[in-house]
Amino acid sequence: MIVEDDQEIRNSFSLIVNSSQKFTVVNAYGNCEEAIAALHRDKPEIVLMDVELPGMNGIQGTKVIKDKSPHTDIIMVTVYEDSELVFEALKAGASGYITKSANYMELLSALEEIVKGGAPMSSRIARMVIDNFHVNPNSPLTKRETEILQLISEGKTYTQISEELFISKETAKTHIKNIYSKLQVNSKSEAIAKANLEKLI
Amino acid sequence: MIVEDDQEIRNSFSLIVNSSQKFTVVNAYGNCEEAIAALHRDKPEIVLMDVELPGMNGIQGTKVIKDKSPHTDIIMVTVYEDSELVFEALKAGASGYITKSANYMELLSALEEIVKGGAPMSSRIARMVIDNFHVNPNSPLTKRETEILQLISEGKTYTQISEELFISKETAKTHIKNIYSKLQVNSKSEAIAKANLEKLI
DNA sequence: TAAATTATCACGCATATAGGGGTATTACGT
DNA sequence: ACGTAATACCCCTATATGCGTGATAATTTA
Repeated sequence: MIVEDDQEIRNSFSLIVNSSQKFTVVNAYGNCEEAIAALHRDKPEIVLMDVELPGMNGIQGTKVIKDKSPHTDIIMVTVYEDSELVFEALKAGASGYITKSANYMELLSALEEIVKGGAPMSSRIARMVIDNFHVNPNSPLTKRETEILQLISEGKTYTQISEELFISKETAKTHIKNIYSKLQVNSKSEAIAKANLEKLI
Repeated sequence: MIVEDDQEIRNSFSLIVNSSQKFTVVNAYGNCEEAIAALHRDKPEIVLMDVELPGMNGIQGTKVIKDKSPHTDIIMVTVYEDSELVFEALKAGASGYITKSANYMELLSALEEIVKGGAPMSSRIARMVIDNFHVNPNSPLTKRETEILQLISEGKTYTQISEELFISKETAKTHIKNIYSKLQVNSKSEAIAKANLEKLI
């Protein structure tokens, strides 16, 4: 299924997909609302989803489609490679992310990749996604502080932390105070938020 | 640079890389310690790193190399596609992840992919990584509760949450109590931990 | 090698915030 | 009409946080 508001692009994608031996377009829509309404009829295995759409956008649409039809794989197709949008789309349930500049080959190989259980992405998206995992090697925290921050992020209390590390509760407290001071926060939850933001753990 | 303890594989990789027009092996080592010691001499642009190694393992080694030489890209090469190992390697700073079964073409195209700023991965790894972003569509929480959990994860206090949502502090508290009961936790940090684990936000 | 810094450890008191248990009203969608 | 979600309040206790003080071990730097 194709969801794309630009008629030219929509037709071009349809032609490319239908020209392949393996894939067939069941239907193409100009907005998510129509696509969602037709979901139970069309039963698409793969959806090529535009991000910018009139009405419901492609990210919200992805959520709804994944909710109604969890086994349908969704590939986002967009002009932008803005990192926030990418991550939002992935959180929403997209399994691939390619750009509109994708040519014949790239589009079809993305479909191939999906059916064989992969996750097609452009080079830049792949790097963006991988970079998102990298832990900051320039953390201001000491090893011990990082260790304690890790335990905080696991939901441990002062007492649990002190027991786990065989130190007194007061010592745990001192470490946590130092962590707060370095991260300029003043609660566990804030510390966790900052730790995730700056990839300290 | 190649770091791989099995001499046969090491030689085979060296041959493949050197056979290409674009790439040259500066050195190949059987363990991380030697590789790290030679880092400033060899100045590799790319390291092909085995995971299982005698002495320091490939993940620790990746951390050290990225720390000493941040611009060196590291591609993990392994027989296993165990999800925990993959994520640990990515956190440590790896920019690619391929399997030892990779043939001539796959190995060289991984190198190509790295130099053009991408992140080469096998299909399964790519899917694993993407799936890691997907938010659980079967959350037991209501929309409002999810919204509040989101604010908790941003480090907000009861008061801040109530102000942000234009509700009373007591209402925020009630929602949070309900969240705790549904997630079977009893603190903000634990709630955040569970939320991340079960991808509720 | 000596000096300095950093990491680790420890205690006490006052206050703020969070958590546990209960109860209740209103609004909305099926 | 009913269940669920969202709103709100009360009382009490537990935990965490802020601020101060100080000491020893380990590591780095001069």
